[in-house]
Amino acid sequence: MAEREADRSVSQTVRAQLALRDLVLSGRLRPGERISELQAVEITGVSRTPVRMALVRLEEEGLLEAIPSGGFMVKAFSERDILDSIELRGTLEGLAARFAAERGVSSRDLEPLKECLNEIDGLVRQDPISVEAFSSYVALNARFHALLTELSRSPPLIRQIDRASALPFASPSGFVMAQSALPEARQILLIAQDHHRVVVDAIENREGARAEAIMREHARLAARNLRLALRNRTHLDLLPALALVTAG
Amino acid sequence: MAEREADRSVSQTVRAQLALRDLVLSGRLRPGERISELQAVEITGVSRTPVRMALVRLEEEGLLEAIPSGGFMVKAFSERDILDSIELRGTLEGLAARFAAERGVSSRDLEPLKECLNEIDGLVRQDPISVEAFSSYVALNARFHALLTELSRSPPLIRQIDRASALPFASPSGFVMAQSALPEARQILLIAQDHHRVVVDAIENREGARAEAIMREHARLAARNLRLALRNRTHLDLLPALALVTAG
DNA sequence: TGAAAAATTAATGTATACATTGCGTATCCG
DNA sequence: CGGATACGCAATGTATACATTAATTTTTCA
Repeated sequence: MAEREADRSVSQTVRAQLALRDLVLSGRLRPGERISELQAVEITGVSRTPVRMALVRLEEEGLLEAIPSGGFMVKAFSERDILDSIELRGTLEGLAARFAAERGVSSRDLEPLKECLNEIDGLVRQDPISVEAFSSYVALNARFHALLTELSRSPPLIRQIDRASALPFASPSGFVMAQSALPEARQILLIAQDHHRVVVDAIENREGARAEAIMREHARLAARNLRLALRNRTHLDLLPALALVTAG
Repeated sequence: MAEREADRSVSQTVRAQLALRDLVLSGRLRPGERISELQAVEITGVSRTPVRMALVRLEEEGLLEAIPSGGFMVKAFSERDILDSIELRGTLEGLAARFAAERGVSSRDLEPLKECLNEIDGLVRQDPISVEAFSSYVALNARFHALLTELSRSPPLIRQIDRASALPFASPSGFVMAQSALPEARQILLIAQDHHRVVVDAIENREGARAEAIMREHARLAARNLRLALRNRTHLDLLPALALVTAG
């Protein structure tokens, strides 16, 4: 199973990190299961040193949990944990939007966001929305959120948002693909896009409280998507990250 | 300078982490300065492997910054970065307070907080407040904030708050000692303690918005302290962490 | 004299051998 | 038969040798 002769341009540490992350997110390692270094060495084909580095990084990402006596295990998340992570991300993005609004942004800085908005408009115009369009939406949505975060011009906040969004189910696009199979899909996307427009408008008019509130509400769409997807359990295969979710 | 024959009960990694953290916070390593592994080995007296671990951990803490080509350097912070970090921490603590209020807490859970409040009352009663009392206040204040964070009963949020408070100048007690030399000292402490009482009251009455707002405002006291301390530059020696702050 | 290229040096990245600690098991004693 | 202790195994923690890559200096040519 080891992948030898892999790309030389990336370090062994990164390669191990990618391989182990995939393994965890795919659910082939159960939550709570210990992942030993030697086991990881066999899987990734690199030596213990970079494996160890990768494990530490994945713990920092939030996918693994350190065992007090040493070593790591796959972290388990409850549905509540996921909802809280989404609310947390929304709160941070709200703060970023408020900073942007209060501190002011040049029209030059807003340009790429508006461009992003227009491209998304082109996607959601079709009815029904194709799977490819959903895929494009995920990318554009991620770009929009990244640009918005940057507008805060606050390195500490940007750092924290990146860390909060590292968990796949907490990221802005975490549950977009999940809704692609739902009947409410298009409507939810239209609402999300309206949020996008509102927050840009609020920032432009330096309405800090409004910008903050709408980003918080925007994140709650992800929570709604999650609940809908869990109700229609037919398309859960679109959400590999849910392999980490345990009962409760 | 190496500290050999140190306590056997802690790992070499932890020892290196402590030593290097001290070195950075004391300002003996300038912001932007590269800290090589070999150099760290000489300083800490442990081998490269645990030193490397410690460097990764300190980067995660936010004290170091990874150099793209490899290695680490001491991170530089602007005054704005610090103010943003404080606002960020206040926002997260606000969210924790709101969660606690909305979800409800038992009187049993509130007990240790109220105990904490009473002990702080005993300290701020004296006028003027002794340096020892300030020291005790720092400990009790940290305890209060930790207990409050726990009340959210949200592991993802608790984790994020811990990470945000890891930077000494962003922690709840980061600038308390700085004000000990200020004439406004006692008044600020009285206000802070009022905030403490208000947030407990809000949580008890399940007033989420109020609990959130007061915690945000509470954090801004730290920002005020920082600005006061920077104006009276006479007692900056109480704040070793400011060694990391560069102009701008 | 300047700039470019090559060589040297010093740094990090990687692998592995060794040490130590925690954990499970089996045995012995009560 | 039950529990505690001791033993052995397997895991992580540590040190160091080696490989590779980045930085610096020196040398050479224009």
